[in-house]
Amino acid sequence: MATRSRRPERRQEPLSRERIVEAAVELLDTVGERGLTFRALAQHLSTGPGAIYWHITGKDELLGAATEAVVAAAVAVEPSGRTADSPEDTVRAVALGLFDATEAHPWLAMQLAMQLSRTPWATVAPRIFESLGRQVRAMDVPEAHWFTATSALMHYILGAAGQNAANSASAARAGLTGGDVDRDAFLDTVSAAWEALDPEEYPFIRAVANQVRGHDDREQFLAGITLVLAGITAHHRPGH
Amino acid sequence: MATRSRRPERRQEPLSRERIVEAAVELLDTVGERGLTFRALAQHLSTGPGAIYWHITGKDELLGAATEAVVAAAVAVEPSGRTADSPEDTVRAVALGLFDATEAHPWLAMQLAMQLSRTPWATVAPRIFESLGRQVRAMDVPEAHWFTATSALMHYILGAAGQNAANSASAARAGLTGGDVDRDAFLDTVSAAWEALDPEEYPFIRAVANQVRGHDDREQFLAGITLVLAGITAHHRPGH
DNA sequence: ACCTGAACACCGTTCAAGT
DNA sequence: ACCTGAACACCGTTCAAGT
Repeated sequence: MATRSRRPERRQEPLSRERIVEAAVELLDTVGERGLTFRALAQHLSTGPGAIYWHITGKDELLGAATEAVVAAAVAVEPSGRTADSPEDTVRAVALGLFDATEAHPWLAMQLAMQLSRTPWATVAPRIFESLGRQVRAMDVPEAHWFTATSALMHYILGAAGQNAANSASAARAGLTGGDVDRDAFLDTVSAAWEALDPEEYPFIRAVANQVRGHDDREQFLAGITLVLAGITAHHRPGH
Repeated sequence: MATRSRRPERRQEPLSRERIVEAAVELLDTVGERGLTFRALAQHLSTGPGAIYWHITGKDELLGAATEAVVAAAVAVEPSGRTADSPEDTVRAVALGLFDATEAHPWLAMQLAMQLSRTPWATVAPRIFESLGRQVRAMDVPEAHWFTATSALMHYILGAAGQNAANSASAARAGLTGGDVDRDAFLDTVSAAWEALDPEEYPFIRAVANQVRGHDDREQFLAGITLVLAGITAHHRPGH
């Protein structure tokens, strides 16, 4: 007799939206987007698939709630209390929070793209935008540039986070568990793939292929943030 | 007797990968990702669902090929011949090509995120990276900064394009057909939604909400590109 | 070599029926 | 009020059979 569920667990406190979302995040992290089904989720919660619909309207809301939960946790680096750090450093902290979240939850980036196209700016985008915008305001940026500067930061972060999630997912699929050695091996693979591209068609990529090997993702990401911050600062110097 | 298909069309030249991908893009554009099914695609091509599998291994490859086709067309602004324009202007052209592509194909941004996480850097990312990298090289950037600068540009573009695709999709779903008047109406909706946010929790967003109304998406996008380009330039001045 | 279409193993979602 | 689980209308994919 095979065990039916690897999660017997005592009884079960009554189902709740919170518990369902929590279980959904867990499933997304462990078995991926394709593994998150209402049947699997129900089994995980020791209930039937129909029960979930009492608390959640459908799969769209479920994915949205999972995304929001993870983003909210990632962005909560600024506890609305003491703001001893410089705005630039706080931007870096928020950015890194999201970056690391996409590494821990490789499904996040795609869900962000998907989420944004469902309910516009619904709940997750304003969170990020507000958090970054406060720091922009705290810098020397004139009000007319607030929107552009904050948008640029957010777009860079979302793009980079998406890219990182992609890489993490690829590495995970290649069976690399995430240790530094494995990560290096993965980057070697990428670098080798780049060097294998047609030199006629991709001369630039081949020229920088060796720069990929051994570089640190987070460091690279922060270098980009610094670059965008430099652009924000440079933009309203005398002459602009 | 109802007509069975709204696409009788003479006979049909024999099926081909190219024709299938073309039809897939058409379906994605008209009925969205959820509307692209093998059965619908087969009907569109006056054949059976099984026939498609002779030319394409499965849905993943189908979506990947559709994405690549659209990206390749969008990035092909630099005909490898005369390069009279400045590198900065070429960056703007490539960036705008992708931006407009996400407007014409709202499913593109999500597919980009998805695609990148399947086969790493497979076919679409190198195309974009190469195209931008050539321009970075043509600017005054020292070789050590090529990778960072090109990455920053690409990440900003992907993030902004994703955001734009999201907005386009939302506007389309709201029944706005894309004319300027409708677009303005949509932005009014966004602006109003922002102003309705809790002022305690979102003070910054409320402060910039009025800046959204009447702003031009493409102009805003290009302002971000200019900002990133300024960051790239500023970054290797004396003192850095 | 290329196409057909029934069949299989799933999905998300609904809903009468239970407690 | 909350949960159950069978049932419905789909999917992607396979594969024997055709041409």
